[in-house]
Amino acid sequence: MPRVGLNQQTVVREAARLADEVGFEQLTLAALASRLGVALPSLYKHVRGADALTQKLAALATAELATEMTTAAVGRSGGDALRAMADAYRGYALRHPGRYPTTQRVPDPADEEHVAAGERAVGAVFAVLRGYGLTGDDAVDATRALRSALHGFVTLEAAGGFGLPRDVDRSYHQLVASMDISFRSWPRTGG
Amino acid sequence: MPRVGLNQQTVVREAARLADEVGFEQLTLAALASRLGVALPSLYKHVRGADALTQKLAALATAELATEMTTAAVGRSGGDALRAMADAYRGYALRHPGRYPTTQRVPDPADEEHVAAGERAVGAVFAVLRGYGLTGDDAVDATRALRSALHGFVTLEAAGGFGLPRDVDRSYHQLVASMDISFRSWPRTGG
DNA sequence: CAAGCTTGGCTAAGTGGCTTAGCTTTAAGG
DNA sequence: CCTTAAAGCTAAGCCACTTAGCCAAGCTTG
Repeated sequence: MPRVGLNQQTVVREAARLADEVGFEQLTLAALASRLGVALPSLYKHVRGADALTQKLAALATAELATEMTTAAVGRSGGDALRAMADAYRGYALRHPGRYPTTQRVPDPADEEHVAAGERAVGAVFAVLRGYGLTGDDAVDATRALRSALHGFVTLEAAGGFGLPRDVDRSYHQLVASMDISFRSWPRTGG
Repeated sequence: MPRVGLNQQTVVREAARLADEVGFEQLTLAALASRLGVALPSLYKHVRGADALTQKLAALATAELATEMTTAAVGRSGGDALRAMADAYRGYALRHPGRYPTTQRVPDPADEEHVAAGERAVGAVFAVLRGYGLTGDDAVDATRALRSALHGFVTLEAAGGFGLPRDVDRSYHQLVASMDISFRSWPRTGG
C-alpha cells in the first residue's frame, strides 16, 4: 500500500474544495476519502472525526474571509470602506458556498488560529464603523446589525429564498446603502 | 398491537414540539417514533420520510410565523408596526428554536398551504413597508433587507454568535430602529 | 547497512440514522 | 358477520461515522 502522504492541512483543504463543489451538507468523510485516494478510516489519522474536520474547515474559512474583508477595506473609509467590505463578504460567500456556512460557527477556544481569525473579522468591521464615529456599545450594536444583515442576505440568497425576479445584486447594493445611512444617523446610546 | 391513532397532523405537531426541545438538527425519526409510542417504520404510514416531514414542519412553522407577524402589525403603522412585527419575529424564533430554521425553506410548489403561508409572511412585510411609502422594486429590495436583517440576527443569536456581553435585546432594538431610519430615507430607484 | 520504531495506510466490525418490503391485525362499513 | 383498507409490526438493507487492531513504509540511529 503506497503512501499518499496526507497531513491535516491537505485533508482540510481538500474538504474545503469538496464542500464548495457539492455543498457543505453533502460533504461526507466517504467522499473526501475517495477524493484523496485513501480508505475512509485513514482520515482519522489526520483529523479526530467529522466534527473536528468541520471545526478545522471553519477556522480555515474564517481566516480566509477575515483576510478578504480586511484587504477590501484597506485604504478606504466611511461608505467606501463599507461597500468594499460588504462586496468582499458576499463575494466570498458566493465563491465558496460550501465553506461559508462554517464561518458562523463559534470557535473552539482551544483553537487559537480560529479564535484569532474571528477576532480579525470582527476587528475589520469595528475599524469600518470607527469611520462612522461609532465606538463602545454603539459599535457593538452596529457590528451585530451589519453582521446580521450581511449574513442574513447571503444565507437567504444561497437558500434560493429570494423568489421574485428583481435583481439580487441591486437588492444587495440597496441593503448596503441603507446600512450606510443607518450608520451615519445611528441611534446613539452614548455607550 | 393496540392502535395509537396517529395521523399526519399529530405526527407533524409532535415533531414540532420535539424539534423545539432538542433542536432541529437533533430531530430524528427514531426519537419521534418513540415519543409517539410507535415503531419507527410506522411513521411512514403518515409521512413519506424524513424530508417530507421537514417540509410539513416548514409549512406549519411558516404559517404560525406569518400569523404572529400579521397579528402583531394589525392596527399599527410605520415604525410602530415595524417594531411590533420585528418583536414578533424574534419572539417566535426564540420560543420555537426547532421550528424556526425550517421557516427559511423554499416551499414545495405542490404544497398549497406552505406556499400560501409564505405569501402571507411576505405580504405582512409588504404591508408594513407600504406605510413607509415603499412600493414596487423598492418594496422588494426593502423586504429583502428586512428579512435579511431579522433572519440574520436571530440566526446568529441562536448560534451563540454574539460573544460580547452587550445586551442582545438592546442590540436588536437598535437594529430595528436603524431599519426604521433606513426605510424613512430609502435610496429610491423609482421602481 | 541493518534494526527498530513511528506512522500512515488497511480491513473488519459496530452503532445509529433512514428506507423498503411484506406480514398481521384492527376496526369500520356493508 | 365478513370484508377490506389502513395502521401497526418485524426483518433486512443502505449509508454515514467511529473504533480496534493489523501491517508495511520509510525514517532514525547505531
